[in-house]
Amino acid sequence: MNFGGFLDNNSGGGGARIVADIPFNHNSSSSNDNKNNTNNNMPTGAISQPRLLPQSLAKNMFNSPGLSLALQTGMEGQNEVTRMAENYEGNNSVGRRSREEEPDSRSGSDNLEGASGDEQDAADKPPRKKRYHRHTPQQIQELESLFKECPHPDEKQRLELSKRLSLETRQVKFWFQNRRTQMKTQLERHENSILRQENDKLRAENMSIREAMRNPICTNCGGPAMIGEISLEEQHLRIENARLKDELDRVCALAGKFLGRPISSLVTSMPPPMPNSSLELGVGSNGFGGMNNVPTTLPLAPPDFGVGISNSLPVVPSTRQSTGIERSLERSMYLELALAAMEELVKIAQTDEPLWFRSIEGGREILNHEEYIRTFTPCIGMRPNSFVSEASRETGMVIINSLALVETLMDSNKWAEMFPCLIARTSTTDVISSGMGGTRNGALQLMHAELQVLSPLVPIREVNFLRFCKQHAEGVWAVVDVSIDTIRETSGAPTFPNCRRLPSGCVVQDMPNGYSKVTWVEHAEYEEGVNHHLYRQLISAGMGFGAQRWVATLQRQCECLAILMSSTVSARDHTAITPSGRRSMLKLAQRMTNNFCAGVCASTVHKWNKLCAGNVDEDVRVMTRKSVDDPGEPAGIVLSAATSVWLPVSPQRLFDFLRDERLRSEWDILSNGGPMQEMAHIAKGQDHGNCVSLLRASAMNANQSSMLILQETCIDAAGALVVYAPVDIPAMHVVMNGGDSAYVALLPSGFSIVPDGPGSRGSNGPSCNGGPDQRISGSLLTVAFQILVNSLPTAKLTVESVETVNNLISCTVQKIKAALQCES
DNA sequence: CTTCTAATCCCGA
DNA sequence: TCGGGATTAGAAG
Repeated sequence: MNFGGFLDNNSGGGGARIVADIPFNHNSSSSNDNKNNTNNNMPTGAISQPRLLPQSLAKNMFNSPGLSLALQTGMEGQNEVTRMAENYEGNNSVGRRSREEEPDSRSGSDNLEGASGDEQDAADKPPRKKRYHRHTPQQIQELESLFKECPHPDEKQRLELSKRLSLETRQVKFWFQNRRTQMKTQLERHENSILRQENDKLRAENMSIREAMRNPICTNCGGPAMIGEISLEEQHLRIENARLKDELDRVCALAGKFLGRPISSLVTSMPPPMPNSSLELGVGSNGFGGMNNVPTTLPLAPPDFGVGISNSLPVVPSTRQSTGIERSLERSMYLELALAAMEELVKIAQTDEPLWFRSIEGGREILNHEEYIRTFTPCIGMRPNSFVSEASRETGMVIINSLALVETLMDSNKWAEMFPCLIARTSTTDVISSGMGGTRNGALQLMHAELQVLSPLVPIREVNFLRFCKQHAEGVWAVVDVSIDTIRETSGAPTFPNCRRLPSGCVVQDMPNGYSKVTWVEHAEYEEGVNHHLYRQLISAGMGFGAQRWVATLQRQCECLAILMSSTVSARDHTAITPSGRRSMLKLAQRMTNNFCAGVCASTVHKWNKLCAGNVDEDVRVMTRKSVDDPGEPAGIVLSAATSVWLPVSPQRLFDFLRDERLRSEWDILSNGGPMQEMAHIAKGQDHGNCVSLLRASAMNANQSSMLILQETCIDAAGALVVYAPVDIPAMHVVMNGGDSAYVALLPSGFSIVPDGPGSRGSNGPSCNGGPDQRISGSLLTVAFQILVNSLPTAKLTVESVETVNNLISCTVQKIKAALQCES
């Protein structure tokens, strides 16, 4: 045999293979063909037993021009060699000669002869390493032109082209294949360079910002006049920096993917945000001068930055990388949304005319929607068609400092504790940023909440929102909420929210006397149809979920905290309960009230089953649940019944009536027909109505021991609450001595009262109560009972017990109406 | 040295 | 079986 396979260790695949390397024979094909010696282009005479040669020897052999000449085969060979001659012009004379000879010396026999001759020459000819060749410029031109029109030619086109160019179809195919991959790598490289540029730009920007952050410190020692501005400026820089860091990380991840190696982002090596003590501590107490000129141009990220990148990518659905990118993309979207929402909140909280105007009655403020739409770009998209808007604003002095309020708002547990009647349930689902420099400034988190109006006629509002906290100046903070249902589809749950919160929240400013001025804005869009018509006016006026209610609750709760903090026990509080006993009782009352709210609004804290029994009034909602393993309430089947009615009585009068222990017998069956007695009283506010008390019902007869009732009452501008529960006497003793209240089992019942003006319903006419406040002449009263119907959790609910509770509730309502002489 | 390119190997649809 | 990604090694810069 005149040529042979050799061990080719360079080929991929690990093990040595036998490869017949046939110089200049581009018909030569896969090693398989050669191995099998079935190559049709081989002159049959040339085939003999393959033998293995040492690679070096084989190379020498094949590198000899003689060999290549000799092996030139096939009809395409002619053109090939011509091209080769062109390409290699100027090479060593030997090579040239051989090529020049080729065109004329080709035939089967020539090859055969040449081959043998070459083998002989191999030893003495200088090595030539031309195994590969290039296509001629003409060929490439033709290929390119077809590629331009059609980078993916079908078999027919390739065949046609191969004939025209005297190339093998296989070569054409390879060419196109390679061309396509080449295009792809070029594209990637191009994108890579763009990303690199972007990266550099961000890096430079970051550097300059860090520089800018450092400088104010030096200039600060100079003049205190600029303090407000500097502080504000610094906040912006910090936020901007957070944004830059996020984007840089993202770009690094992308760039790293294309370069095939991780790129360390400059930011990762950056020291944590410096406390910048000289700046912060050097600020005087009256530092909120900058408040009036809060720039309306908060630094927002270029809106199309992230999107632009993701669109230009050839979409690599790789797993880990892309989720990382998605996550950081998501985070920067959140940040952008938060910043936009913050800007809107601050503006909407501080602008009066023409954004807000007073209602004709002179009371609450009404948002001017035309002006609103003109002023703000909708940051969570347009309002769904079926939704209506609700906007309210309220300002009030609250006995709390800004830091404490911010801390309360940013901690979901404290938040829920502060607004127990408003928040059925809440949790922080994700903390995107916990704040900068050890403060809540810049903190950004995802939250979930169920908001409630205490009535079975108003469904809970479930909202997912971003909460973003920002310090605007010394002693001036703002916390903004904004719904994220529009940009977050990750949850996968196809629950369409019945409510979305537009930028809402509060701006709080410390006052010198320990109070702070809180401006609250609540702005939401919701499906009006889900609310009972009885409540629609109230809710659309912002008295349901609106700012008035938040501020009123905040004021009342903070007042309560202030009273409990102060060591002086109220003079009114003559009952001698130890401080720890007071704490325990208040804690128990708190739990009672929370449970009451959960029962009224069917919050998901408990798993309530709605009941549609036959003999239940239309507007009475009855639910049951099983109570097991909760030491805080009796085990068994708990039945909850609730209804709401409108009464032509002011909330104050209704409240005073319901909380008066001496008038208890007029509506409460627990009173056994007689007055109750107040055994203990813990004041929770200036208003005597805000308190926790312990009542004793008179015994029905001598054999029966008297019953104790724990009661919590509260009232503020937005409504009132009377919640009570019968409690075990020995257990109550433990609590009053400071014992753990967690094991006191109770099931709360009670009333929620909200003001509702006469304008909301014509037929009921004017109030029968000529109170001083003409505007509020009616009330919406919610009555709710939770009753243990069977102490066996496995027991079935009987129709009787449902009817009993239904009767109880309607009787109570009737008695109250009768007592207040407003029978309708 | 790096980049380009024809070709090969190998894998997955 | 085919297309395409990874790889290879000679050619070219």
